[in-house]
Amino acid sequence: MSEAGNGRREVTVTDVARAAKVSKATAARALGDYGAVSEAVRDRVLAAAEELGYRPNALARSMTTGRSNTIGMVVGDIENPFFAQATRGASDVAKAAGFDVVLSNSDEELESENAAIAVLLAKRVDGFIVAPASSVDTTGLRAIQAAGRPLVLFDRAAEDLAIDTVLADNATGVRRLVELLLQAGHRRIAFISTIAHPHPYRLGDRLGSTSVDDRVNGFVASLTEAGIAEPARFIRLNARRDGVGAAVRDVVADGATAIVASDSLIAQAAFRTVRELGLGIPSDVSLVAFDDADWTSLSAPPVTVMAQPIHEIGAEAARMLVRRIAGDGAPAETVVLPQRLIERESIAPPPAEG
Amino acid sequence: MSEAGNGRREVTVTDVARAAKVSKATAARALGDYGAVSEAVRDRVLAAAEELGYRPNALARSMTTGRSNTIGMVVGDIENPFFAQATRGASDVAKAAGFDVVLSNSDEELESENAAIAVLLAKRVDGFIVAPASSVDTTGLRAIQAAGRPLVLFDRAAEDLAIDTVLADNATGVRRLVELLLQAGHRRIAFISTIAHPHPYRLGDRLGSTSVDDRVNGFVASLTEAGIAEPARFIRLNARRDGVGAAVRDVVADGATAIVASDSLIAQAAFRTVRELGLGIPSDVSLVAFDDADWTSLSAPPVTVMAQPIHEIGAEAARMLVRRIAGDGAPAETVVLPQRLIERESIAPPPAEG
DNA sequence: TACGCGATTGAGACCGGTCTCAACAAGTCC
DNA sequence: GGACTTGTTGAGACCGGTCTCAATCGCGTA
Repeated sequence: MSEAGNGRREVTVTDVARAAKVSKATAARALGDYGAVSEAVRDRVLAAAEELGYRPNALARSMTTGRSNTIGMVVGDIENPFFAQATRGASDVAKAAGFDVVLSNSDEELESENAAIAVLLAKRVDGFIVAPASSVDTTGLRAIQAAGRPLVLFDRAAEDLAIDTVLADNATGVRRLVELLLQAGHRRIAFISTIAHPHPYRLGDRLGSTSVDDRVNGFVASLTEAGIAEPARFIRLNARRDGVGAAVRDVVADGATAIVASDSLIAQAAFRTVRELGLGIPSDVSLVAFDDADWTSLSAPPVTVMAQPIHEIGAEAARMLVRRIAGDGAPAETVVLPQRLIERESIAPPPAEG
Repeated sequence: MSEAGNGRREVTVTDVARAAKVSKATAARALGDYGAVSEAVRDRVLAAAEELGYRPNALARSMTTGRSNTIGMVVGDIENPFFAQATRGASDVAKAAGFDVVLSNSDEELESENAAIAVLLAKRVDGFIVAPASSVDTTGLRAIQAAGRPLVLFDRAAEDLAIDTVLADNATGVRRLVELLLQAGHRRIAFISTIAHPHPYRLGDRLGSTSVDDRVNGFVASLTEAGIAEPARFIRLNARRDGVGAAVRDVVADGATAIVASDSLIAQAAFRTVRELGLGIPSDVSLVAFDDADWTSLSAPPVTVMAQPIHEIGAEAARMLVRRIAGDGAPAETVVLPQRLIERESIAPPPAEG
């Protein structure tokens, strides 16, 4: 009761200065650990601060220094293990460099993303790490650039904009995956993604996310090189969370014998659906996916995946951002990290034609 | 090049005021949408702002209003699906109420937690949502209270402190799980947790986290009621991430026929280890766990779990916090949410004695 | 003894908003 | 017509730090 009057004003530098019998400027120097202060005065000020329970106000400091020591991160959905890991990677690097991270979920929607960016811009974060909802409509990203704040993209690039970006080598990854399927004898291979797209995929379409775009292009190229007639026949986009099942049913009914899932959440839904259909993996349908989600090694059968260095993607993005914030003015750079194939047991030759 | 000089000063209310030929106060009223401004003037100001590319400075606003519209959240590890989900739940509610969330990982370590709290306090977040690393050493939490900031705990309570808390009903949950194992005929049941503890568990020990404490107590009580002689014999704490395997080997070698895993990450490691041991689940060892992680329904066999309403835990914590920030002065409250049993196929009678 | 120099300290402006308060205009009421 | 409202606007203090600049002090040196 005595000292804890709760509606009280916070203790400020001025209060400490008065208690230590020095000027506000000197107290601030001692507390903020800048400028020159004699040992004796510093001790006196620090003691007074301790005594009064002084707690620095980072807002006020940011006001004058222009730095908030905060970075804004906008991801699709923190619940998605991909983003959770990338966030952790980024957050560790950021913390080590003295930054906190404010997190925002865009749900892969442009409006949410733009709103989040506006708020973060208002909060004067020192920089941004964004997995852009769209590689095409980049108004939000432009706003960041216009405000002169450093920005690093991850997982997807933004077309026509010079922005630092950290990507995984999806083009190579998908080819390796398809190759495996081809070698096993598959000819009717499906590709399923939840990416929003205004209509069914047509050859040459440009997709909203460069990472999916790279995968689809590599997928098509591989099939084409293998001499497969309609390489896009089993590509299904726009499968919302609960639409993956329908997409799987669809391609399987149409005769697909193998599925490439564009991420682990899709793979999970596909896995379930194939099972519900009473079909065997890999006896009836082979399944491969991106991301080494933990379930993929525990399932029966464990599934062959193209693992991405997710942690490192986030960490590298943060490293680049920190460098930019520190003033690195080098031209924008794109870092492409390799993916790694983990072969398990979800591929088998297609069933003999009935 | 023309308008985008990049080292430039930000556009301020004063600039807008000058451009709109009104006073700073009036411009601020129009831009901040408070006080009274005539329609005509408002339009003029907004137009000027648009023209100049005015972007509000939330820091400056927070300075005077004393509100940052930000809440600080400290979790063990955002990569842990439990925390990822809780964070999402909290973050959605927070956003709807106009708050951003700054995220910090404590790695379940007191020092990290306290450091994070200090930083967030300095940033003048409007409130805190914390999964405290320790229910016993609560210095960090006290600091928050001393600073007069609202605080809500989740997943674990803090002893001896009156703080709003959102918990799952672990006591009931663990009993239900043990009951299932008992009914199947198990007598040598293990409980494995990664919680830090200075020495092997002894009956009556108080654990660092109330949620684990509740589980262990319920576990012991259930076994005791069932007339089992040494109920604590197979309790293994302190199993660090990579120590779960060793703990499992240990209890299995000692004759345990069933394992209760205190969370889904532990369950995952246990599942792997039992397999590596060449043993069958559930033929040789039965396994149950807390949290309905996605892999638990995909594994072979799928595992019986006690699901927690994780999303809701986070959401409810945020709701309580928002209420407190709004000024609700009611006494601290503890909300206990029910867990839900999901029976799958990881329980069988213990193997016949060799 | 006077001068120069570095180290310390204090005064006060400043960051970009919000907020209080007074001034003023246009009605409104008696 | 005068007093009183109500609505709108401007001046300037204020939030809690940082930063610039000038003043002061101690001390080595010419």
